Parts: sequence; C-alpha cells; structure tokens
Amino acid sequence: MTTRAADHIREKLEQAILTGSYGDGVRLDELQLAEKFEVSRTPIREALQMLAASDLVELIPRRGAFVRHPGFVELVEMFEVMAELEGLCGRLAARRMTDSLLSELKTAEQGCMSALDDGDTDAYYRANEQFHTLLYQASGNSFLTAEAKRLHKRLQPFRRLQLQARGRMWQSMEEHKAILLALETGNAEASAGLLRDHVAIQGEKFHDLMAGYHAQPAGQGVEQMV
Amino acid sequence: MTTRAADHIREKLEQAILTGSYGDGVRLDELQLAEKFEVSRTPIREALQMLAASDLVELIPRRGAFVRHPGFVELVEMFEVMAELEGLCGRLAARRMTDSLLSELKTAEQGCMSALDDGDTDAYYRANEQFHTLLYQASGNSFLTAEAKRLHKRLQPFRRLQLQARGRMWQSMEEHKAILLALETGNAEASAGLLRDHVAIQGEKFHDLMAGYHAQPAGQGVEQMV
DNA sequence: TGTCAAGCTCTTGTATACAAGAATATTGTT
DNA sequence: AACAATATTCTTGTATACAAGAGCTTGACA
Repeated sequence: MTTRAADHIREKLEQAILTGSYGDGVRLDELQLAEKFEVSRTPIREALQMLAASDLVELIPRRGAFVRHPGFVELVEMFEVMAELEGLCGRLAARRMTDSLLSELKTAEQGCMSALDDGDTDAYYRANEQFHTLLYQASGNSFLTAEAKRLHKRLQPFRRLQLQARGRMWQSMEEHKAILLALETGNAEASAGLLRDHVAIQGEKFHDLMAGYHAQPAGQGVEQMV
Repeated sequence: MTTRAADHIREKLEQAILTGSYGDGVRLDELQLAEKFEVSRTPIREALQMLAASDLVELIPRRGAFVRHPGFVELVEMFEVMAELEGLCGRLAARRMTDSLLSELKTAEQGCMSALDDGDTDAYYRANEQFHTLLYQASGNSFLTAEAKRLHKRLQPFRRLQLQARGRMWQSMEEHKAILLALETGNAEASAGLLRDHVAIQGEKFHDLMAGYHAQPAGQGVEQMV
C-alpha cells in the first residue's frame, strides 16, 4: 500500500482522463489541480510526471501538461499490438494451464453468460475483464501479464464502447467458448490464433463503429477522435 | 528538445543503471545525487519518479528509491515478449515494406557483414541495432515501434552480453539474411516466424550462457542475476 | 486600422524550509 | 550480556519561496 498523495492524485487524474472528463489537448493547470486536491504543487507535479510516463499526458517544457488521447490511427495500432499480446498469452496459457486457473476461467465465462441473459452490459463487461485478466495470468509470464494489463487498461474505454455494437456481446461469448476449448485441450496454436482474432475483431468492430459516427455528444470518451 | 534538468538526470541515471554501475537493490540517496549533479532534491526526485515508471527503480514510500535489475526468470520472460513483438514487426513489415526502408535495411546488413569481417564486435552491435530499429519502423505501426524500442533498450545490456557467445554473431547474420529475403518477397508469415525465432534464440543462448556462469566479476551487468 | 515591440503577468522549473516517519543509537532493566 | 523501550538522527514527503521563460496586453507607429 502506498501512503503518498501523488499516487492517489495520479489515480484520480488517470480515471478522469480515461473516462473522458478531460478532452484531448486540455491543459492541466498545476495551481488549479493543487486547489482542487487541496495540496501544494509538488505532489501535483509528481502525478503529472507519472501520467506523462504512461503517455496519458504530454509534458511540454515551460508550457505545461496536456491531455493526450489516442487518435484513430493510434488506436488501431494499439489494438494490433494488443491482439498479438493476447495471442501470445493464449499460446503460453494453453501449454501452462493449471486446473485452478481453468476453473476460474470457466467461472468468469459463466459470469459472462448470466450477464448476457440478464442483458446487463455492465456485469458482462466486468466478467469479460475478469476472463482476460485470468488468461494473462495463465500465461505464466508475469512480465507479459503486466504488459497486457497495462495495454488492456489503456484500451478499456474503447473496448467498452465497442461492446455496444449490435450482436457483439453474443459473438464475443461464442469466441470465448472456442478459446476455452482450445485452452482446455492444450492446443497452443489454436488458442493463439483465436485470441488474436478475438481482439483484432474488436479493433475492426471499433473501426466500423467509428465510420458511422463522427458526431457524438461530448462526455462519452469518443469525441476526441477524428 | 527538452530544457529540463530532470530529464537530463534521468538519462544519466538510466545509463548508469543499464550499464550496471548501480547493482541490484542499491538505494539511490536523494541528497547524494543532488550533490553529484549539483542541483536540489527536486529534479532528482522527478528523475527517480520517471525511472520508477520505466521499472528501473522501485519506489518504496518513506524508504527511498532502490535499483531494480531483472532477475533471470524475468529476463527470460522479457525475451519471450520481445520475440513476439519482433515477430509482429516482421509480419507487418513484410506487407508494408517500402523501397527506401528495404534499401536501408540492406545497408545495415552490409554494416553487420563488414563489422564481422573486421572482427569489430562494437560496430557489429551498432549495425545490428540499426537493423532492428529499421525493422520496427517498417512495421508502419508507430505504437508498436515505440513499444519494441522500449523493450529493446531494456534488454540491450543482455543482448550485448549474449552476442559474445561463440559463433553467435555469425549465426545471427545468417538469420538476418533469411529475414531480409522473406521481407523482400513479402512473405509475412515467414518473416514473423524467422524474427520470432531470431530473438527467442537470443533468450536461449543467454540461458546457456548463464548456466555456465554463476560467478562473474562485478561491473559486467550480470552479477545481479541469480 | 493593422502590426510590431516593450513591458507586464502568469505559469512552470528549481531551491529551500518545514513536517513526519523510519532507522539507529542509547540507556535502563532483567 | 542481552533485550526492550526510548530518544535522537536521518531521510523522505510536502509546502513555500524564488527565478526565469512564455504569452498576453498595451501602446506606438506605419
């Protein structure tokens, strides 16, 4: 556990940026934030440094910190990398799967199913997240797990958006079933391929979704993309 | 260009850590560093924050910043991920290769060859680095390029070490030739596979190398691994 | 009226001062 | 002599003070 104020502030700002409270290019004023969080500029500056390291803000010398949302092209690029990382997780997980993790994965899958039955998008979202997190762990590669989690988090708002596409939740669950089967039978290459496609298709669905958009009300975390 | 002192200090400390000047677990005292760099604690602290973000040091609240070298297991894990990222670069590069980048790649390959003829390990190392950097760019995915560069940099000292293995430089160049051919003919899957193996083999060679070691004089950037 | 420049203001970058927790030394007790 | 409790010192975390560059305002001139 951390007792540093800067960490807490970073967390808050990160959430605010990821949920779209701060639009692209918005300048984060140190004094304003200092008042808002009731601390001095020092911990604010530390938080901004950390956000810059995660590439959530751009730090321009003598100018300030500016929120930096990924553009459309960058987003597609990120999905491309995420697909590969998940594919690797799948390949390794198929070889290194443990009984306990497999059963946890099945539980998460059950969670997806019942959420789908209830039409509870939020619950589906959480169970889906759990499924993927477990998969990362099953890779048995903690560095990979950390990297996958990092990117997953970064793509979180856009994945959520993409899940709202018509029929996507149902299709996603079908894919999960196939993935679970491949993992259970230890079919490494099948797992890798299925998972890569599973994520890649998210990027493509997202692409489709954006193509029709281009005029979205603010505050949805999308308005900053061209 | 940046005019901030903290960035400069970060750069210096990063080099010092990567080259092994600071061993694993060493505590970086803020006051000491402030004297050494002739600045106050403020920019030192900012530099340490950034290093913590890159996972080069661990920041323990109220205790300080401790250098954190990857252990053997983590290193193998990192090579595993690096192999996959390079593989992806190869797959994309084969599809998106431009004439200009291909010719640059060939130039870098020439550089490797002549360095090998001269027995100049250092020159070979630089040309090899150039080869891989160009490959990343050829992927046409700037996010992937950035991630690959980041991890490449992190593995740099160990890759260098590994190149000293007997016959490895020669073998590496043979692999480069095959990779170039696959890229030139636009064979995406072959490029991906060859590059993945090219890096994976580095991890394995590294493994071999370590197996015999276990008693290395200090200052080589290896002593911190079990 | 538009443009450019000098000065002013505002914000960031750095240094220093202060607060509080952690490590260490000291002293008293068994 | 060994251990525990306490006091002291040292280091980090935070606040404030100071320095300097960026941008804006105002005014002069074309």
